[in-house]
Amino acid sequence: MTRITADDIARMANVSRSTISRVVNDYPNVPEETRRRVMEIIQKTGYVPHQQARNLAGVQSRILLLFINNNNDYYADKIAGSTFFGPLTALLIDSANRRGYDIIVTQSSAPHSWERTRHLLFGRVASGAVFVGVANKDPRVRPFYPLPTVILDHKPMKGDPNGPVPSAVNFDNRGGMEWAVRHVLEKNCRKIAYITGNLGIYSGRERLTGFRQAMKRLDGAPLLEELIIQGDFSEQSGYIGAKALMETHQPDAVISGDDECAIGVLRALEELKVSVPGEVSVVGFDDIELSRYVKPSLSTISAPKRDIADKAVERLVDLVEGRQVQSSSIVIPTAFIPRES
Amino acid sequence: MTRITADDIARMANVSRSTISRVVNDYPNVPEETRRRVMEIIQKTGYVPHQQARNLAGVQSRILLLFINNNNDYYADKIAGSTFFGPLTALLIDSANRRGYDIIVTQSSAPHSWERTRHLLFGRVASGAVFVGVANKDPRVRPFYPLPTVILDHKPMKGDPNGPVPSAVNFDNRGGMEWAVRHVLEKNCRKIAYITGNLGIYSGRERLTGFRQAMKRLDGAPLLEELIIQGDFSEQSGYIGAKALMETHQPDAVISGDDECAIGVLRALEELKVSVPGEVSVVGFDDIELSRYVKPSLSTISAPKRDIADKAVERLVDLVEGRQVQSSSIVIPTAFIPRES
DNA sequence: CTGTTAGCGCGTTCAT
DNA sequence: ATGAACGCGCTAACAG
Repeated sequence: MTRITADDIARMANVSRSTISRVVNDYPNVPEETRRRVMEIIQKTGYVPHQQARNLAGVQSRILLLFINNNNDYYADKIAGSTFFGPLTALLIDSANRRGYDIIVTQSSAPHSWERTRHLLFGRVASGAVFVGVANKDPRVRPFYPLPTVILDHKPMKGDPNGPVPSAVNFDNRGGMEWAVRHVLEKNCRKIAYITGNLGIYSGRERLTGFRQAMKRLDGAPLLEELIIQGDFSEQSGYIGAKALMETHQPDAVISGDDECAIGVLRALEELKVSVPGEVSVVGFDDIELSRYVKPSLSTISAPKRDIADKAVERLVDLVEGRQVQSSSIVIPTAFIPRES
Repeated sequence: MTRITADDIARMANVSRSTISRVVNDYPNVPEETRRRVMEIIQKTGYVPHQQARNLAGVQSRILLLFINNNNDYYADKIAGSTFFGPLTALLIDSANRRGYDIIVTQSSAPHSWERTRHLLFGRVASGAVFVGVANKDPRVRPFYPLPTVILDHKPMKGDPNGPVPSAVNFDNRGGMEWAVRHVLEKNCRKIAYITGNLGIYSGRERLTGFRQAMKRLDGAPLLEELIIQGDFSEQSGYIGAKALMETHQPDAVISGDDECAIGVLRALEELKVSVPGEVSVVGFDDIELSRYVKPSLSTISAPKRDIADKAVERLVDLVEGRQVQSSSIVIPTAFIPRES
């Protein structure tokens, strides 16, 4: 099955290949009659221009790369199965598609993933990339900064975003935490505990910082460092953390680094027959699907995945298409979602 | 930033561009000394061959397409957020990566998704595709059959798999259902109910057929059509179905089209204070993560996603690389996973 | 309005 | 062993 090319179409339509190109690319200067005739032949033959060839000839590839840095202790299915990364991936793809771009997805757990990324990016198959879960100073990403690059969930870098500085897209983690603290204060909680997320991750650190700052700024209850327990965003860490907290300090509020953790907290409290929100208020972060269905339903901070995905892709496309952008940092607002807990 | 090309490297190394090509593609007839010198320059300059150009010159693209047909009533984040499709997607990507292929992911909910697919496939950016959630006689897929094509979860088509017939990869749904029926029979259940999955989907139909066949073949209890209720794979449908069943026929076993549905069944039974497995045995299908954690934990049929993903990609790669394959149908074994329910 | 021509960057004979 | 030259399929600048 030898491919049918623009030359074939040209021959069939008794015009030159240039005219075919003009029709295909919607050039104005081609008579209606000719255009119609050519289009008809294209339809009938099912001709599709060879993308690689047009790319070579200067057309942008309209392919983006999504690189997900899953730590090696994650199985591949955990990542898209994750209540957060899975939907996020889908939304990024969706946003890109809506803009006429396609997305190649790669995970760092795959063999040679970084080398493959080099080939994809420098080899011009993808014209830009969004990285999630990587540190912006990671020496493996830095080489890509001259290309259109967006980093999700990492500290913004100073510098001209139109130059070799990646754009950072983040939730307003600190602002979100302030909502959480404000909420438990309004419920008259005084012994407010915090179970952190993974502090190796930017949002994990930011949320902790946000918690501390809010406690100080709102000044409605003492900030007790012994009530801050380290977790890792997992349900398990929430469960364990809550058990430990209840045994030692009996807080009247537990704020968690994310919803999964908070759900672990709820499970622990249920086992301990501690009433929520009667004796202890619980607040999560992310507003994952499940948080609506647990009992009691989880009060949380919304981290709208669709927004972050859309902004990330929008920025990347701006960069790819050479539009000037203002700042290297994009912040997605968060909001408090009051529920039973 | 004008790209550095093979010509540049050639100039720097004082050889011709052909030699660069030979080095890059590991040709034997290049003196060690020259090879070393060239490699060094390549390293130093960070030169990466232009993929599009090499593709044009005849090299395969090593890019595959994953097309997910989510019905339009699904939101994009539901799909990857789905307990089944999300992980499946990740595993497909992973399998492809391990074989040195990259994957472009698209969803039918995106605008122009089918047209884009045409451009990707016929435009030679991807050299093969796996479709999930599409009917094999769908007129929109059929044009792609001459290309390397794999369909997940749909009835195999007759014909030469090396020709214009897609390869179908499926779980052994009927066999799995036989395990389920055997299990409840061994528990001496006599009034066995079945809540179907979405019958618009192949596996939904197959599992129902498997249930009926197993009931007849094992012949341990009557096959009561009134105990077969239509569901749609959702937790909701299991919940509603179970409530209805308990009100009317009080079965002593409920087998579901999938785990989510079964989890809905568990929720209904808990509300009705019906003991599981004391009064009613419950069996799911898929062995999703959650089934291990619900109370009581869910007995189910494993549908190993990693296996199906791996086989699908393996077959697709075989097709892309022109290897002869035997059958157009690949069946992934299932197994019974006994748990509390 | 339309055809001719020159690349795009690389793989691959074919000579040398 | 190595360079020159052609072609992959298409876009775009240039001439008519």
